[in-house]
Amino acid sequence: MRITSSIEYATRLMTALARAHGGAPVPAERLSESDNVPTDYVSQILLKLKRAGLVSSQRGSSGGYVLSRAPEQITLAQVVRAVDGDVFEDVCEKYHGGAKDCRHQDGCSISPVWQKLGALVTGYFEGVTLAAIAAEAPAACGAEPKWLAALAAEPQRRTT
Amino acid sequence: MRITSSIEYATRLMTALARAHGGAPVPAERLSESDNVPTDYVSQILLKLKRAGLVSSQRGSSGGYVLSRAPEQITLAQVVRAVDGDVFEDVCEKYHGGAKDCRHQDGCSISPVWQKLGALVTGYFEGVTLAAIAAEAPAACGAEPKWLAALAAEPQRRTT
DNA sequence: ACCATTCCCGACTCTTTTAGTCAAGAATCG
DNA sequence: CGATTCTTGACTAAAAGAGTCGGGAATGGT
Repeated sequence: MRITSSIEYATRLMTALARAHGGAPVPAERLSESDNVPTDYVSQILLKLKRAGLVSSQRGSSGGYVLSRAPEQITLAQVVRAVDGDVFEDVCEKYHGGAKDCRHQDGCSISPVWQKLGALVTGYFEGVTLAAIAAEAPAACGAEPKWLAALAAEPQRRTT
Repeated sequence: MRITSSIEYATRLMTALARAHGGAPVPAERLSESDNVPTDYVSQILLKLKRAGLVSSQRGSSGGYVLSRAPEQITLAQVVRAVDGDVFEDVCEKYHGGAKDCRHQDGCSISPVWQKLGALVTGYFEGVTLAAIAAEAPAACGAEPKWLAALAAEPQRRTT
Protein backbone atom coordinates (compact mmCIF):
# COMPACT_ATOMS: atom_id res chain seq x y z
CA MET A 1 0.00 0.00 0.00
CA ARG A 2 1.36 3.29 -1.06
CA ILE A 3 -0.35 6.53 -1.83
CA THR A 4 0.27 6.60 -5.55
CA SER A 5 -0.43 9.57 -7.74
CA SER A 6 -3.54 7.81 -9.00
CA ILE A 7 -4.92 7.52 -5.50
CA GLU A 8 -4.08 11.06 -4.59
CA TYR A 9 -5.54 12.43 -7.81
CA ALA A 10 -8.62 10.26 -7.69
CA THR A 11 -9.27 11.52 -4.21
CA ARG A 12 -8.92 15.12 -5.29
CA LEU A 13 -11.22 14.59 -8.23
CA MET A 14 -13.84 12.81 -6.20
CA THR A 15 -13.73 15.50 -3.57
CA ALA A 16 -14.27 18.13 -6.23
CA LEU A 17 -17.17 16.17 -7.64
CA ALA A 18 -18.59 15.76 -4.18
CA ARG A 19 -18.59 19.52 -3.80
CA ALA A 20 -20.26 19.91 -7.18
CA HIS A 21 -22.81 17.23 -6.36
CA GLY A 22 -26.33 18.17 -7.31
CA GLY A 23 -25.20 20.63 -9.97
CA ALA A 24 -24.30 20.24 -13.62
CA PRO A 25 -21.76 17.68 -14.86
CA VAL A 26 -18.16 18.83 -14.58
CA PRO A 27 -15.95 18.30 -17.64
CA ALA A 28 -12.54 16.68 -17.20
CA GLU A 29 -10.85 19.81 -18.43
CA ARG A 30 -12.23 21.84 -15.58
CA LEU A 31 -11.31 19.24 -12.99
CA SER A 32 -7.80 19.19 -14.31
CA GLU A 33 -7.45 22.90 -13.79
CA SER A 34 -9.09 23.19 -10.43
CA ASP A 35 -7.28 20.23 -8.95
CA ASN A 36 -3.89 20.53 -10.57
CA VAL A 37 -3.94 17.14 -12.17
CA PRO A 38 -2.22 16.62 -15.54
CA THR A 39 -4.90 16.98 -18.18
CA ASP A 40 -4.57 13.70 -20.01
CA TYR A 41 -4.28 11.83 -16.80
CA VAL A 42 -7.62 12.97 -15.51
CA SER A 43 -9.63 11.07 -18.07
CA GLN A 44 -7.68 7.94 -17.44
CA ILE A 45 -8.45 8.07 -13.75
CA LEU A 46 -12.06 9.06 -14.21
CA LEU A 47 -12.49 6.16 -16.55
CA LYS A 48 -11.49 3.74 -13.83
CA LEU A 49 -13.79 5.44 -11.40
CA LYS A 50 -16.54 5.13 -13.92
CA ARG A 51 -15.92 1.45 -14.50
CA ALA A 52 -16.13 0.94 -10.78
CA GLY A 53 -19.51 2.61 -10.88
CA LEU A 54 -18.54 5.55 -8.72
CA VAL A 55 -19.13 8.26 -11.27
CA SER A 56 -21.20 8.51 -14.38
CA SER A 57 -20.50 10.55 -17.43
CA GLN A 58 -22.31 12.50 -20.05
CA ARG A 59 -20.86 13.23 -23.45
CA GLY A 60 -21.42 16.19 -25.69
CA SER A 61 -21.49 19.92 -25.33
CA SER A 62 -22.42 20.36 -21.72
CA GLY A 63 -21.33 16.95 -20.61
CA GLY A 64 -18.91 15.92 -17.91
CA TYR A 65 -18.83 13.81 -14.81
CA VAL A 66 -21.07 13.48 -11.80
CA LEU A 67 -20.99 11.21 -8.78
CA SER A 68 -23.31 8.32 -9.28
CA ARG A 69 -24.19 8.24 -5.59
CA ALA A 70 -24.36 10.74 -2.77
CA PRO A 71 -21.00 11.68 -1.20
CA GLU A 72 -22.08 9.99 2.02
CA GLN A 73 -22.41 6.73 0.13
CA ILE A 74 -18.89 6.68 -1.26
CA THR A 75 -15.92 5.63 0.81
CA LEU A 76 -12.25 6.15 0.25
CA ALA A 77 -11.84 2.39 0.17
CA GLN A 78 -14.00 2.23 -2.93
CA VAL A 79 -12.03 4.96 -4.59
CA VAL A 80 -8.72 3.31 -3.83
CA ARG A 81 -9.92 -0.04 -5.03
CA ALA A 82 -11.21 1.52 -8.22
CA VAL A 83 -7.87 2.97 -9.25
CA ASP A 84 -5.29 0.69 -7.70
CA GLY A 85 -6.89 -2.67 -7.18
CA ASP A 86 -6.67 -4.06 -3.68
CA VAL A 87 -6.11 -1.64 -0.86
CA PHE A 88 -3.56 -3.93 0.66
CA GLU A 89 -2.15 -6.81 -1.29
CA ASP A 90 -1.26 -10.17 0.17
CA VAL A 91 2.34 -9.99 1.26
CA CYS A 92 2.49 -13.67 1.96
CA GLU A 93 2.47 -14.65 -1.69
CA LYS A 94 5.04 -12.23 -2.90
CA TYR A 95 8.55 -13.06 -1.87
CA HIS A 96 11.00 -15.91 -1.52
CA GLY A 97 9.81 -18.60 0.77
CA GLY A 98 6.28 -17.30 0.99
CA ALA A 99 3.03 -18.99 -0.04
CA LYS A 100 3.73 -22.69 -0.44
CA ASP A 101 5.51 -22.94 2.82
CA CYS A 102 4.35 -19.57 3.97
CA ARG A 103 5.44 -20.40 7.42
CA HIS A 104 8.80 -19.02 6.47
CA GLN A 105 10.43 -22.04 7.91
CA ASP A 106 9.82 -21.17 11.53
CA GLY A 107 6.06 -21.02 11.93
CA CYS A 108 4.74 -17.90 10.35
CA SER A 109 4.33 -15.44 13.13
CA ILE A 110 4.89 -12.64 10.70
CA SER A 111 2.03 -12.78 8.26
CA PRO A 112 -0.50 -12.03 11.00
CA VAL A 113 1.32 -8.78 11.50
CA TRP A 114 0.82 -7.70 7.90
CA GLN A 115 -2.72 -8.94 7.85
CA LYS A 116 -3.51 -6.97 10.93
CA LEU A 117 -1.99 -3.91 9.36
CA GLY A 118 -3.97 -4.49 6.20
CA ALA A 119 -7.18 -4.72 8.17
CA LEU A 120 -6.31 -1.55 10.01
CA VAL A 121 -5.70 0.40 6.84
CA THR A 122 -8.68 -1.03 5.01
CA GLY A 123 -10.86 -0.33 8.01
CA TYR A 124 -9.70 3.22 8.09
CA PHE A 125 -10.39 3.74 4.40
CA GLU A 126 -13.81 2.21 4.76
CA GLY A 127 -14.66 4.65 7.52
CA VAL A 128 -13.90 7.74 5.48
CA THR A 129 -16.58 9.01 3.14
CA LEU A 130 -16.29 11.69 0.49
CA ALA A 131 -18.74 13.74 2.46
CA ALA A 132 -16.39 13.62 5.44
CA ILE A 133 -13.43 14.71 3.36
CA ALA A 134 -15.31 17.52 1.70
CA ALA A 135 -16.45 18.75 5.08
CA GLU A 136 -13.04 18.47 6.72
CA ALA A 137 -11.34 21.67 7.78
CA PRO A 138 -8.35 22.53 5.60
CA ALA A 139 -5.00 21.98 7.29
CA ALA A 140 -1.83 23.87 6.61
CA CYS A 141 0.62 21.50 5.05
CA GLY A 142 3.34 20.52 7.43
CA ALA A 143 1.63 22.13 10.38
CA GLU A 144 1.10 19.83 13.31
CA PRO A 145 -2.53 18.86 13.01
CA LYS A 146 -4.65 18.89 16.14
CA TRP A 147 -5.89 15.36 15.77
CA LEU A 148 -2.37 14.01 15.91
CA ALA A 149 -1.93 15.18 19.45
CA ALA A 150 -5.31 13.70 20.29
CA LEU A 151 -4.31 10.40 18.79
CA ALA A 152 -1.09 10.30 20.76
CA ALA A 153 -2.95 10.97 23.98
CA GLU A 154 -5.48 8.27 23.29
CA PRO A 155 -4.88 4.98 25.11
CA GLN A 156 -2.94 2.61 22.87
CA ARG A 157 -5.11 0.05 21.17
CA ARG A 158 -3.82 -3.37 22.00
CA THR A 159 -2.16 -4.96 19.02
CA THR A 160 -1.65 -8.45 20.24
CA MET B 1 4.07 2.60 2.50
CA ARG B 2 4.31 -0.78 0.99
CA ILE B 3 5.64 -4.02 2.41
CA THR B 4 8.73 -4.35 0.25
CA SER B 5 10.89 -7.41 0.16
CA SER B 6 13.43 -5.62 2.32
CA ILE B 7 10.87 -5.02 5.02
CA GLU B 8 9.55 -8.53 4.88
CA TYR B 9 13.01 -10.04 4.93
CA ALA B 10 14.31 -7.73 7.62
CA THR B 11 11.39 -8.74 9.77
CA ARG B 12 12.06 -12.42 9.23
CA LEU B 13 15.72 -11.99 10.03
CA MET B 14 15.09 -9.97 13.13
CA THR B 15 12.54 -12.48 14.33
CA ALA B 16 15.04 -15.26 13.86
CA LEU B 17 17.64 -13.28 15.76
CA ALA B 18 15.13 -12.58 18.48
CA ARG B 19 14.62 -16.31 18.90
CA ALA B 20 18.36 -16.84 19.01
CA HIS B 21 18.83 -14.02 21.46
CA GLY B 22 21.15 -14.85 24.31
CA GLY B 23 22.99 -17.52 22.35
CA ALA B 24 25.92 -17.43 19.97
CA PRO B 25 26.07 -15.07 16.99
CA VAL B 26 24.23 -16.34 13.93
CA PRO B 27 26.08 -16.12 10.60
CA ALA B 28 24.32 -14.62 7.59
CA GLU B 29 24.58 -17.90 5.75
CA ARG B 30 22.50 -19.67 8.34
CA LEU B 31 19.87 -16.94 8.43
CA SER B 32 19.58 -17.13 4.69
CA GLU B 33 18.79 -20.80 4.84
CA SER B 34 16.43 -20.80 7.76
CA ASP B 35 14.45 -17.82 6.55
CA ASN B 36 14.47 -18.38 2.83
CA VAL B 37 16.09 -15.11 1.97
CA PRO B 38 18.43 -14.89 -1.04
CA THR B 39 21.95 -15.32 0.29
CA ASP B 40 23.62 -12.21 -0.99
CA TYR B 41 20.68 -10.13 -0.04
CA VAL B 42 20.88 -11.01 3.60
CA SER B 43 24.14 -9.20 4.22
CA GLN B 44 22.86 -6.11 2.53
CA ILE B 45 19.84 -5.97 4.76
CA LEU B 46 21.72 -6.83 7.90
CA LEU B 47 24.14 -4.07 7.11
CA LYS B 48 21.36 -1.54 7.18
CA LEU B 49 20.08 -2.96 10.39
CA LYS B 50 23.53 -2.70 11.80
CA ARG B 51 23.96 0.90 10.74
CA ALA B 52 20.70 1.67 12.45
CA GLY B 53 22.15 0.14 15.61
CA LEU B 54 19.65 -2.70 15.83
CA VAL B 55 22.10 -5.53 15.46
CA SER B 56 25.79 -5.90 16.05
CA SER B 57 28.17 -8.17 14.28
CA GLN B 58 31.22 -10.23 14.91
CA ARG B 59 33.67 -11.25 12.22
CA GLY B 60 35.79 -14.32 11.99
CA SER B 61 35.34 -18.02 12.49
CA SER B 62 32.46 -18.16 14.88
CA GLY B 63 31.12 -14.72 14.10
CA GLY B 64 27.70 -13.63 13.00
CA TYR B 65 24.94 -11.31 14.09
CA VAL B 66 23.17 -10.70 17.35
CA LEU B 67 20.51 -8.24 18.40
CA SER B 68 22.07 -5.29 20.11
CA ARG B 69 19.11 -4.96 22.45
CA ALA B 70 16.53 -7.23 23.96
CA PRO B 71 13.65 -8.21 21.65
CA GLU B 72 11.28 -6.27 23.88
CA GLN B 73 13.24 -3.13 23.16
CA ILE B 74 13.02 -3.31 19.39
CA THR B 75 9.91 -2.26 17.51
CA LEU B 76 8.84 -2.98 14.00
CA ALA B 77 8.89 0.74 13.34
CA GLN B 78 12.62 0.80 13.97
CA VAL B 79 13.18 -2.11 11.66
CA VAL B 80 11.14 -0.55 8.88
CA ARG B 81 12.87 2.76 9.25
CA ALA B 82 16.24 1.05 9.16
CA VAL B 83 15.70 -0.60 5.81
CA ASP B 84 13.30 1.67 3.99
CA GLY B 85 13.60 5.12 5.45
CA ASP B 86 10.40 6.70 6.69
CA VAL B 87 7.53 4.44 7.53
CA PHE B 88 5.13 6.72 5.73
CA GLU B 89 6.40 9.42 3.45
CA ASP B 90 4.82 12.81 3.07
CA VAL B 91 2.32 12.57 0.28
CA CYS B 92 1.78 16.28 0.20
CA GLU B 93 5.14 17.04 -1.35
CA LYS B 94 5.04 14.44 -4.04
CA TYR B 95 2.65 15.19 -6.83
CA HIS B 96 1.42 17.95 -9.10
CA GLY B 97 -0.03 20.85 -7.21
CA GLY B 98 1.22 19.69 -3.85
CA ALA B 99 3.58 21.41 -1.45
CA LYS B 100 3.80 25.05 -2.51
CA ASP B 101 0.09 25.40 -2.78
CA CYS B 102 -0.59 22.19 -0.99
CA ARG B 103 -4.13 23.21 -0.58
CA HIS B 104 -4.78 21.62 -3.95
CA GLN B 105 -6.56 24.71 -5.00
CA ASP B 106 -9.61 24.15 -2.86
CA GLY B 107 -8.45 24.14 0.73
CA CYS B 108 -6.60 20.97 1.46
CA SER B 109 -9.05 18.72 3.16
CA ILE B 110 -7.19 15.73 1.80
CA SER B 111 -3.76 15.84 3.35
CA PRO B 112 -5.19 15.37 6.84
CA VAL B 113 -6.56 12.09 5.61
CA TRP B 114 -3.14 10.82 4.60
CA GLN B 115 -1.51 12.18 7.70
CA LYS B 116 -4.05 10.44 9.84
CA LEU B 117 -3.40 7.22 8.00
CA GLY B 118 0.32 7.68 8.40
CA ALA B 119 -0.06 8.18 12.11
CA LEU B 120 -2.22 5.09 12.32
CA VAL B 121 0.30 2.92 10.53
CA THR B 122 3.28 4.34 12.34
CA GLY B 123 1.50 3.94 15.64
CA TYR B 124 0.78 0.33 14.85
CA PHE B 125 4.38 -0.38 13.95
CA GLU B 126 5.58 1.30 17.06
CA GLY B 127 3.37 -0.90 19.16
CA VAL B 128 4.75 -4.15 17.81
CA THR B 129 7.95 -5.46 19.31
CA LEU B 130 10.11 -8.31 18.12
CA ALA B 131 9.28 -10.13 21.28
CA ALA B 132 5.61 -9.91 20.43
CA ILE B 133 6.18 -11.25 16.93
CA ALA B 134 8.35 -14.09 18.12
CA ALA B 135 5.71 -15.05 20.67
CA GLU B 136 2.83 -14.81 18.24
CA ALA B 137 0.99 -17.98 17.35
CA PRO B 138 1.64 -19.12 13.80
CA ALA B 139 -1.29 -18.57 11.46
CA ALA B 140 -2.11 -20.59 8.42
CA CYS B 141 -1.63 -18.42 5.40
CA GLY B 142 -4.92 -17.44 3.88
CA ALA B 143 -6.94 -18.77 6.75
CA GLU B 144 -9.25 -16.28 8.33
CA PRO B 145 -7.43 -15.17 11.43
CA LYS B 146 -9.38 -14.94 14.66
CA TRP B 147 -8.36 -11.40 15.43
CA LEU B 148 -9.95 -10.19 12.21
CA ALA B 149 -13.38 -11.08 13.38
CA ALA B 150 -12.62 -9.43 16.70
CA LEU B 151 -11.51 -6.30 14.94
CA ALA B 152 -14.66 -6.13 12.89
CA ALA B 153 -16.81 -6.51 15.97
CA GLU B 154 -14.93 -3.81 17.83
CA PRO B 155 -16.66 -0.41 17.90
CA GLN B 156 -15.36 1.77 15.08
CA ARG B 157 -12.73 4.22 16.18
CA ARG B 158 -13.88 7.67 15.22
CA THR B 159 -11.85 9.00 12.34
CA THR B 160 -12.94 12.61 12.21
C1' DA C 1 -26.45 17.94 -41.74
C1' DC C 2 -22.63 19.71 -39.63
C1' DC C 3 -19.58 21.04 -36.16
C1' DA C 4 -17.80 21.84 -31.67
C1' DT C 5 -17.52 19.62 -27.45
C1' DT C 6 -16.54 16.00 -24.54
C1' DC C 7 -15.98 11.31 -23.21
C1' DC C 8 -13.64 6.57 -24.57
C1' DC C 9 -9.69 3.72 -24.68
C1' DG C 10 -5.64 1.36 -25.83
C1' DA C 11 -0.88 1.79 -26.77
C1' DC C 12 3.26 3.79 -25.85
C1' DT C 13 7.36 6.04 -23.54
C1' DC C 14 10.14 7.64 -19.88
C1' DT C 15 11.70 7.45 -15.23
C1' DT C 16 12.21 5.64 -10.75
C1' DT C 17 12.16 2.04 -7.58
C1' DT C 18 12.82 -2.66 -6.27
C1' DA C 19 15.11 -6.85 -6.19
C1' DG C 20 18.88 -9.20 -6.43
C1' DT C 21 23.92 -10.31 -7.96
C1' DC C 22 28.86 -9.91 -7.87
C1' DA C 23 33.43 -9.28 -6.67
C1' DA C 24 37.13 -7.34 -4.04
C1' DG C 25 38.56 -6.30 0.57
C1' DA C 26 39.16 -6.23 5.73
C1' DA C 27 38.74 -8.23 10.42
C1' DT C 28 39.05 -12.26 13.41
C1' DC C 29 39.86 -16.84 15.26
C1' DG C 30 42.47 -20.97 15.72
C1' DC D 1 48.91 -18.54 7.75
C1' DG D 2 44.37 -19.56 6.15
C1' DA D 3 39.53 -20.47 6.74
C1' DT D 4 35.60 -18.00 8.05
C1' DT D 5 32.63 -14.26 8.09
C1' DC D 6 31.44 -9.54 7.81
C1' DT D 7 31.87 -4.90 4.75
C1' DT D 8 30.97 -2.24 0.87
C1' DG D 9 30.03 -0.28 -3.39
C1' DA D 10 28.98 -1.02 -8.02
C1' DC D 11 26.19 -3.17 -11.19
C1' DT D 12 22.02 -5.07 -13.72
C1' DA D 13 17.52 -6.57 -14.78
C1' DA D 14 12.83 -6.36 -14.15
C1' DA D 15 8.70 -4.18 -12.62
C1' DA D 16 5.90 -0.46 -11.29
C1' DG D 17 4.64 4.26 -11.60
C1' DA D 18 3.64 8.54 -13.99
C1' DG D 19 2.25 10.66 -17.73
C1' DT D 20 1.56 11.36 -23.01
C1' DC D 21 -0.59 10.68 -27.52
C1' DG D 22 -3.77 10.01 -31.02
C1' DG D 23 -7.71 8.15 -33.22
C1' DG D 24 -12.56 7.28 -32.39
C1' DA D 25 -17.40 7.63 -30.91
C1' DA D 26 -21.42 9.88 -28.70
C1' DT D 27 -24.06 14.18 -27.92
C1' DG D 28 -25.99 18.79 -28.17
C1' DG D 29 -26.54 23.09 -30.58
C1' DT D 30 -27.56 25.60 -34.80
